[in-house]
Amino acid sequence: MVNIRLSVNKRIISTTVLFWRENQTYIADLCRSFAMGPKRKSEEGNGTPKKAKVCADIPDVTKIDFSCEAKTKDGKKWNMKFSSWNINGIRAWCEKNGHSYITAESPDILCLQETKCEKNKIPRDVEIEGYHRYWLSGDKEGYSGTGLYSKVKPIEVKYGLGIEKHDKEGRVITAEYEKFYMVTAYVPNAGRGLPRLGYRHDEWDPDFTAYLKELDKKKPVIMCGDLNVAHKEIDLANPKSNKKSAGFTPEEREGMTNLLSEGFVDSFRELYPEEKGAYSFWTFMGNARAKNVGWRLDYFIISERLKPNLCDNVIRKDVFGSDHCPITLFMNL
Amino acid sequence: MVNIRLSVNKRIISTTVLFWRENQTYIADLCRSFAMGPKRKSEEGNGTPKKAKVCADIPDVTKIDFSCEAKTKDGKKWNMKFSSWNINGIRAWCEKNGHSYITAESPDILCLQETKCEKNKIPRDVEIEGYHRYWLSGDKEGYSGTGLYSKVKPIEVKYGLGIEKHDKEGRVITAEYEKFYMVTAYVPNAGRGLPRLGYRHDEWDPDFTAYLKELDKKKPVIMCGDLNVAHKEIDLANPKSNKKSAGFTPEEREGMTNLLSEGFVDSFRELYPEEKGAYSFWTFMGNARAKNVGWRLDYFIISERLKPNLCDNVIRKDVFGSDHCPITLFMNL
DNA sequence: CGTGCGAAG
DNA sequence: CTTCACACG
Repeated sequence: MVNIRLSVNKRIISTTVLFWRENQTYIADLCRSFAMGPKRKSEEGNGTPKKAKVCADIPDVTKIDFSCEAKTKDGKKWNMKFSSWNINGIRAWCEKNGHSYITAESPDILCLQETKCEKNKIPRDVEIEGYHRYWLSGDKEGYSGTGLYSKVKPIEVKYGLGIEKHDKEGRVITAEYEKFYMVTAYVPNAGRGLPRLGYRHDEWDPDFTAYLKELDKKKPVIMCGDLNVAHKEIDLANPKSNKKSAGFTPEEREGMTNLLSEGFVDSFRELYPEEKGAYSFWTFMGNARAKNVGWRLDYFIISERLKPNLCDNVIRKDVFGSDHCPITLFMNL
Repeated sequence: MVNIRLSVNKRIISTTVLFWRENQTYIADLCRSFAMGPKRKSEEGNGTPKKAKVCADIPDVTKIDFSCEAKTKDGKKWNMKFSSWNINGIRAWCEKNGHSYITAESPDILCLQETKCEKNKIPRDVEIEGYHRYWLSGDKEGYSGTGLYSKVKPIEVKYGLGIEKHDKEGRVITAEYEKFYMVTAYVPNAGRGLPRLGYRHDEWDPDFTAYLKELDKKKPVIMCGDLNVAHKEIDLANPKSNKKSAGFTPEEREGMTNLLSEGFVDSFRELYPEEKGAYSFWTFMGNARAKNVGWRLDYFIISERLKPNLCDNVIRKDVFGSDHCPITLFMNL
């Protein structure tokens, strides 16, 4: 059995599971439909090379079981679902049908990082019915950028930290709800050769932590996103060889420890303190994802006083479309 | 019937013609072979998305009839075959198996333009047995560049015009043979908004023409390449709307007229003075090639005294792999 | 529309 | 290895 996604001239025309032997006719149809071009007659143009992309072994997101029976420690069932995903370019993600995940998972709030796209260039296909959408991009074209989908309209949405030096890269969106603040962040990567480690450790980390502390004074905080750090050795496949790599330097790990010491909880590690091999990012290089040579860089960080409301935190490692996979938090609020 | 070329992870695994109905089993095999990944076990990595590119409606170059019975005016059969092709990036061209054209056509000399590649980055796959290869690239990475394949080793190969201001972009290769000079050129494009029209008309065109005249004093010249001009209205699909477009300005057309007035012949137009719709370039935009909305930008220009040796000049419009197609000249020499 | 590049991850 | 931007065509 193998999964195939077929797109012609960048338009996905089929996603399906093929069982060999039984499906030769089906495969022929699939190929014919692609070879003849997209359905719209106007686009035909006989004789032109039509380029199709086929991806094999991509699980169909609509067939994944996203149900969850998790409860709080005192037995209350979850009533709010949050998801977070670094999508590595919303335009590429959209072409790969990444947004079909939204309907399949159907979270109350979905946070996206690395949209790499200005608001007015965001493809229309990502407008999913039933969600309000909020987008933030920075000064640099095609770099960074975050987004937030919400079933319920937030009381207020704020962009950035309110600190100029941090707010040029479209990294933080804060949405205020009745009972909590939702914050999504795409934390600055220290970079190859660690050129931005100083900025990250000395400027960003303290200011971002202070920002969350400030919010936490008013309402409990649910913060999520790509924090660009694997906190402990258990959070990446190769801790030994990565002590000087962006995402696992002592400085970055310390920043995360500091954050947690200020009254916040890493919800995944809280629930699964011993779980190994739980990663949310795999480099595209060297087939890392297939070998699960990954990093846990994506988190739901919650205010300590939300611990009694915590039901579950799941890593959706079977969802493709980016070098990160989505993560989902279940809460009773 | 449809032509399919299938490559997995950038490695072409199959090029074939599919006849619907008869070939369902074959298609199934094709898909299985791709879905299971390339043959080499070491590359496998189960569970990873494998990306395949499929191109439909690409004629198989090995099935094209390149034979030619043409003779000179006084009835002598051709004994030398020359081809020229602007390949729009030798690396992309190679991935598309563009070089299979060389074996299929088997010209004595093949000239390439727009290789867009430094000598040491040229893929090994283009090393075709039986040919000497000569490469020229300019200062700017991934820009311009020319190449020459020759079955017979030339007496001498020279690069550029010997004029510094013209020789930084890898545009001209001259190969001296016993009976003639072979010159291939990628003439500077005037550019969108015609920023380089002045350079092209006032500097390049006169110097290049003078260069050819100089060679012509010693031996007859066969010059070919992308001259980046459609000479007359008959040489492009939309002359009316392109009078101010690069490639059809009065200045560029005049440059070509000047060249021909200095004792050179446009071999194609010499043979087919009335033939319309004979183009060698089609923009990728708007399905231009399928509609034959093209330009004749590629030429074999020969010394007037070679006219008695001219057998034929054919435009290989069924050969894909670039936004230009190859052209082939048959001579009795 | 498609090439190659370079920055970034 | 993949994204996007940009230059160039």
